[in-house]
Amino acid sequence: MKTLSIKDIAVKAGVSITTVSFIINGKAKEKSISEAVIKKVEEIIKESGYKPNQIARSLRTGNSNIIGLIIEDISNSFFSRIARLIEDKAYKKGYKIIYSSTENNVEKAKELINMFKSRKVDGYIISPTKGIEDDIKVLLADNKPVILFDRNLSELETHYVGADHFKASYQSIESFIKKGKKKIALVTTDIDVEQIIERFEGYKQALVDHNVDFNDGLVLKIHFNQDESETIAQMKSLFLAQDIDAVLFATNYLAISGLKALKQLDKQIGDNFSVIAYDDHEVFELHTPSISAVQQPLEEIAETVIQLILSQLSSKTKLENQKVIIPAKLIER
Amino acid sequence: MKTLSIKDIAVKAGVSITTVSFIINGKAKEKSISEAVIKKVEEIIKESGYKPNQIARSLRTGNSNIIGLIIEDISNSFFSRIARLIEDKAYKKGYKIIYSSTENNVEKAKELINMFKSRKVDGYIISPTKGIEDDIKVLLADNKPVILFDRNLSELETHYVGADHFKASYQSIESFIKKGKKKIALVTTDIDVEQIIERFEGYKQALVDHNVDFNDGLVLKIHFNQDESETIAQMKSLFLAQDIDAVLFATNYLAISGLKALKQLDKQIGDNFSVIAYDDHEVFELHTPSISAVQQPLEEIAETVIQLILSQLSSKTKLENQKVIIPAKLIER
DNA sequence: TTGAGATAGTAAAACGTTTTATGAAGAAAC
DNA sequence: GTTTCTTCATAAAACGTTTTACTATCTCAA
Repeated sequence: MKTLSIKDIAVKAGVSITTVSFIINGKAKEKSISEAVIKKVEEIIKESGYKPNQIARSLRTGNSNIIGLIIEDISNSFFSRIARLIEDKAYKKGYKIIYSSTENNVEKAKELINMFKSRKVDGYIISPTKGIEDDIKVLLADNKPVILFDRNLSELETHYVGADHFKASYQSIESFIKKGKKKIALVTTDIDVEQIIERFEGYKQALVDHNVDFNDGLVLKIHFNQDESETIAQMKSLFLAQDIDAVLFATNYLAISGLKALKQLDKQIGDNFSVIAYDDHEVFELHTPSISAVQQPLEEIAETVIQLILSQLSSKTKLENQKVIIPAKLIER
Repeated sequence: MKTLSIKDIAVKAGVSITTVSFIINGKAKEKSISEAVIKKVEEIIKESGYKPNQIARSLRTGNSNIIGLIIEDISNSFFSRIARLIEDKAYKKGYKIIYSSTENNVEKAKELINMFKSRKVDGYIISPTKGIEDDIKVLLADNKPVILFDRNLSELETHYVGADHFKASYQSIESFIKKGKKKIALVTTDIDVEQIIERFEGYKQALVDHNVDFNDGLVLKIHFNQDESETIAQMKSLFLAQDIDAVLFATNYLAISGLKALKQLDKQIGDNFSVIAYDDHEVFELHTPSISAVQQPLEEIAETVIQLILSQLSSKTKLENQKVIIPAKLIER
């Protein structure tokens, strides 16, 4: 069963390919095609079930109605939820999303950008890894819209949307201090991206501002791609070695590993030991006791990202760069 | 900065476009291009950073090296984990994945298939919704590989990979009965797809085989797209009205809502009240007490799916349909 | 009666590849 | 010295669209 082409429609309708094309693209009026012809062609299209070949269309027009979404890991619930929201909203505007995970690996990220580029996506939404700056600059030089989210790369002149990581982290620590906590640990990762650094800075600043000494020994940096069992072991020794009374986990998966570690140690979370997780997760609400968490405004992030990329796509000129920082919310449980 | 085309390379190398194309596609030997020319062209390609335009390539060859993955909801951890695994494995074989969520909505699923079709994806991996049969038949008639997973549509003559839902459900109920449970509830959804039905059948059959009366009042069917608050309310009234001593949740998100309901009721999970969730989730391991769950073999499902689709893609003839049923594992916690 | 707009439509180029068919030059065979 | 292979390479068609530039006919005013 050969698939239909615009030519088949033209022949069937007894008009030229051009005419059919105008009608398909809603330019019939503008190009003064008669009502009668429009009606006839539309009918034939409908009953034959003809769908334009998007590949050919992309080749000719140079755009694809596809937005590339590059994230760290689709199986992380933060990203999968954002992806779902973005997909939804884009879909309503006639754009499709194609997404892929970088696993925080620069090489893979570069390959993905190349793949998207050679597939002529119209725009890019990226939660970038370090080291990808030059590749993104090439995209920008090529006049492609790029929206960064979750983590900024400040050297790049483009749009960014993310939560106020510094402040959320600051407030978390402040809430510990107000509860009288003195030895507050931070468990974070060793990946060198802006949002992680900001969470760290927020932690430090809050301590300084409240006259609590910053102690390097209370900060545990977990290696990004390591086995969970090793992560748990490292956390256990942190929790055992120091008489910590509070801990902030800088990502949700670290918090989950942390809860496992605490469970293994039989260490109770409660008045003597407080925990806050960065990025909320269903686990935290259901956990006994429930766990406080920094809830990122997923809906607003997704909405802003989409709105920025769509307006950039529909504008002929480069819009002024927006850096949108959205407050995150500390959910105390 | 104009992007390079094969023509630019040809000009720069002083050879024809054809020659460059042969070299790019590894047909240089076969077409007897001299070593000298090959070397020269390859060098120019490398230093200029030329990448073939995949759109043009797809238009000409009719395939895209893209596999379309259609799932119910990317923000559901079962699907996002499968997606990640599939993406990974496909990537290694030179295929890209583009995925989209149906939200279990037939209309959206149809649109997605159309979109993928007009983008000429090479093959389809689908966790189907009911009502999509005819659209899939069209794909099959068009000789496109289609692999169904998670839920089968038995009327379709194509490959399927999924867990043994009937047996897993049966064993779950059996384990309840062995513990002496008498009033065993099932909380499931009202969507009419095979894997949900099988879980229900497994539940019924296990009861019958062990001489426990099947009682319709112990089965709660939750409407698919309803608000969680309503779901929780319905569960609460089930748990209150009947002196249930065990419950099997047919999906992980239902189990999570169920745990919330139990928490609100202050009902303890333990010797007097057992719970099993279908589809494991981090929540269940961490929960106090931890929750038993049916763990689907994600890795094997992904591996089998990819292996089937790749062999179908590389085979000229239609391979015999495979229906691969992989055992699921009951993790007792 | 002319000519200036409208009106209704089309032919053909272009997008960047792959692939088929063809050919030129030299070597080998007769 | 013609024929026949090899070897090395290319021209041009094709994929299915969009878009530019063009033509032909009609209408209406002067």
